[in-house]
Amino acid sequence: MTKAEKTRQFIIEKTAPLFNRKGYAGTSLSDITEATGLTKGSIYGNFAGKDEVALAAFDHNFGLVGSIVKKRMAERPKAADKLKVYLDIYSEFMKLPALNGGCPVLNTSVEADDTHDALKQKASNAIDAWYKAIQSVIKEGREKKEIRQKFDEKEFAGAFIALIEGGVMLAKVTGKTGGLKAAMKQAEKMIDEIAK
Amino acid sequence: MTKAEKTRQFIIEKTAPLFNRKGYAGTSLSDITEATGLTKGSIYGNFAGKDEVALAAFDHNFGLVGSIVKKRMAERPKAADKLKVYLDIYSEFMKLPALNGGCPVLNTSVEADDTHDALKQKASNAIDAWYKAIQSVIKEGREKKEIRQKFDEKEFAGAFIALIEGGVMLAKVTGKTGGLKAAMKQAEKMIDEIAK
DNA sequence: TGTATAGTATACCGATTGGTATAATTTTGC
DNA sequence: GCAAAATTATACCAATCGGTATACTATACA
Repeated sequence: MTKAEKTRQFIIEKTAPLFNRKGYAGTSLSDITEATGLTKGSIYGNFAGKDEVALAAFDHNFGLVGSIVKKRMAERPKAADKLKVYLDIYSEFMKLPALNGGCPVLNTSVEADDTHDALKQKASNAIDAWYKAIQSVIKEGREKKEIRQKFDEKEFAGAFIALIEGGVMLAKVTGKTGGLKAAMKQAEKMIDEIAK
Repeated sequence: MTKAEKTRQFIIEKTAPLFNRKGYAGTSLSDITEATGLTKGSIYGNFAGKDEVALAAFDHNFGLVGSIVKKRMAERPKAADKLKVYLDIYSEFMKLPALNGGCPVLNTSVEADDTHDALKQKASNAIDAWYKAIQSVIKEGREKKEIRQKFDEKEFAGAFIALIEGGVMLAKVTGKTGGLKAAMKQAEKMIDEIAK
């Protein structure tokens, strides 16, 4: 790992929470230099511009959540319990550093959908990956006869993700956990319904 | 209605879609002058600053959606059908001018929660109002014996709103309606479950 | 209709925006 | 330990940011 690669990683790690909290338009280059302690020259020596930093920061944020999910899923053998990992994580998302400014998928989607194609694409891909992760758990669960055969798994994933992201939004903006908990409870009900 | 009041209204109407699409940080004063055809002097003669325009724009956007909901609800006598008004509207939210850039509640919540207290408060209040509107329909439905007694109406509202907003986010960022439809179907199921 | 006032436009302000050219400094391979 | 290359800092750029002072113009009321 060369020096520049380390610096690049350092910049990403320091700015990722920033982008997640303040958004792409709300994060300035001086925010970036301030957070890293580096100068513009150094930033631009490692990235083509603000865009590239933001894109890398999103990947970092999404990757963090993904690795936590993966790790916790591995600890649970049953498909239904694997799906409930999402509920455990997002029920207390404020406690997770990676989700401090809210869910990066939600934040990026909402900001970028009408303003920033590259970021929008990243967010869209992230959702695709999320869909696939859920469907994969369902498929495995079906093979083990833990999950019912007779329901549309794509439909399940869509409503499931919507509940989680909607719940996160409610918690962040109201400052209360009522809405999030209600959404999580509903999502849990959905899981219990597809589990035999 | 004085001239200035007309101009003020004109500015709000022209910039409200802008703020909903590009967000607070993403909308500049030149965006505002461009959209209205007016000059900065005129904007600042009617508003104290960008903040005040944004706040008024949010009220306008939220009010538009609210009035559509109210109108359509009035056409339906049954409580369950009143609740389904939200599903009808958000299922095809792209067709509604007021929801062109997505749901203003969602957009504003996600952007402002960590960056703009006044806007955050407005979004939070909007959600409060939404909660109350749902609870009011439920209460009325219960009095008419159309809605079951034995469930937590706040919990219902929280999950219901989360589903809708999550679904809108999915539709906007993926460009496909699958996720939104799945969320709406789940929300409809929720309504059917509380209706006798 | 004249005049006070309300409303709008012009021209400017300092600060900050994202970005770059170049100089100074580290790393790196030999 | 030295030279070449890679990396970081400095100093600057034009453009734009939100905002203001002031001059002009339209409106409203006597």
